[in-house]
Amino acid sequence: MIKSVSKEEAWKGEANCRICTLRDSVLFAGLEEKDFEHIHKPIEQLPLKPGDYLYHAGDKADRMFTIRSGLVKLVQYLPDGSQRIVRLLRATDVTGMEALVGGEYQHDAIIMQNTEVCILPVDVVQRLSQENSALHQELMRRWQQALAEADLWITQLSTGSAKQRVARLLLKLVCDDDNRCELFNREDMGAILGITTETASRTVAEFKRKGLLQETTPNNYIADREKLMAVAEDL
Amino acid sequence: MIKSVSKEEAWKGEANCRICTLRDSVLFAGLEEKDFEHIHKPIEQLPLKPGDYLYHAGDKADRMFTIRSGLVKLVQYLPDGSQRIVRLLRATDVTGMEALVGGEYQHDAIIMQNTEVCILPVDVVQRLSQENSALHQELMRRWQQALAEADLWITQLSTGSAKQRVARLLLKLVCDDDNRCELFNREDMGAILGITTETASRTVAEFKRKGLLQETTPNNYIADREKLMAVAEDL
DNA sequence: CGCATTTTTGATATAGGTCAAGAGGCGTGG
DNA sequence: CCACGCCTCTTGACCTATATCAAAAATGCG
Repeated sequence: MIKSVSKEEAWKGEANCRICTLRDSVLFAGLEEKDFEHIHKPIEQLPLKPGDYLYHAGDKADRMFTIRSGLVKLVQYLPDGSQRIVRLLRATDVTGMEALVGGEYQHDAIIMQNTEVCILPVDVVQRLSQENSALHQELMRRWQQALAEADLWITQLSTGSAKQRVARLLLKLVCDDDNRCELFNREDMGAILGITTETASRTVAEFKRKGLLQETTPNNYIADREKLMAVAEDL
Repeated sequence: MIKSVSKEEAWKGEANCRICTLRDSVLFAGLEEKDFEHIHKPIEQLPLKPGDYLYHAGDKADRMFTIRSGLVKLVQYLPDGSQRIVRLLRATDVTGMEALVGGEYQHDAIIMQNTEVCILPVDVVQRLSQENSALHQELMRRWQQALAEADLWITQLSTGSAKQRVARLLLKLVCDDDNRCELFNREDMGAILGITTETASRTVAEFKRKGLLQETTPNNYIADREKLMAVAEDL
């Protein structure tokens, strides 16, 4: 099994949170100058590539992570070995909050696209959250958000026909404002939607034929949002 | 549409948290004597019956609830009007934590069996959680727990064949330690598992025929845990 | 260029959706 | 207390969507 990030590997860079380019949207957005004095250990920054593990299910949870860029999947496994992706993480998302309540990571966190993360030692976050109520509030907000995400995952991506699910996935998670989508591989699509790889493939192919998706370069599409919405709700 | 609990209706009783019978397992477990001075408003207690709404999706979230006894479902709706149950709440569970981050309730919370709740004004909880770090910690723990629940809902109850799902539902949510189960109605089973009422009915009937379930009184069963586990994992 | 992996496509089987009708409970009102 | 109507549950018949198994095509990599 591929190992997850070790302390040593992690030491690729030392971030300066004060001048973080994501400062406004990041967990630490609400910190004030005095708070930074409490960050004794430097915050580590780390680049990862597809297939890398950010952490493994069952590992002792002692670090939290902010995704600076890229795409990460949270995966859980069934007794029969099949997998289900239960959440996706992108820029500014925080993961590993299990660490705050002590215990173990609940998922395998696996990199899907080149990704950069900041590593937040849990004791630092814990300490800061007691002293800075804006951070405290922000943590709650993130928790609530993760929960809302999970609920959406159930109602949107685990309910209805394969066509509906694929359409909803495209609308919700994949396509940018210009309707350009870079699709992930069919196996992951299946694991997100609870359908087989083949069905995922067939459905995308059908969408292509019917003009809901127009392939530009391999695996890059332009979506017809209108039509997708029709499929997502209707038949 | 049935209205949710109003302030007036709520005034059925005034709880004394100090001597609460659930004291050890409840959100306020970690409170100390001095903390109670901050609970100026009395905590209201309220009995509810099947079909009542605890709150509606979209309502301004300003109260949290502790379930003292009974069973409550959290429901979300799809554009086509079909519903999906995304969580179940039982004794000692807390719901309505959306209130802590301001905003609206995310679900309809509907009573399934006779239920008693305590109503916690959010400002009280907020205030206390700033001053008592045990409560603060407990809130985090509950949030994490809700999230873990949601993930399980996806992997266990929204993945695999109808038989598998029903078996997992019985094992996970319904049957007590003595293998006695009181099943909820077929429509709710369907809404939990993402299958139709008919399929739920057929599957339960099949389990009865094959001896995985033995009906004692109407809708009360004794389960064969071994066999159910076999079905849950295997075919 | 050739091997490995992923995607696509095809043929087939089947689980589960859909529609419809009958059966059992339960409360209400005569 | 019985009868009627209203639910929910059950069962049946049918049909479609999707899983499954298998093989070919495409893609990427060393």
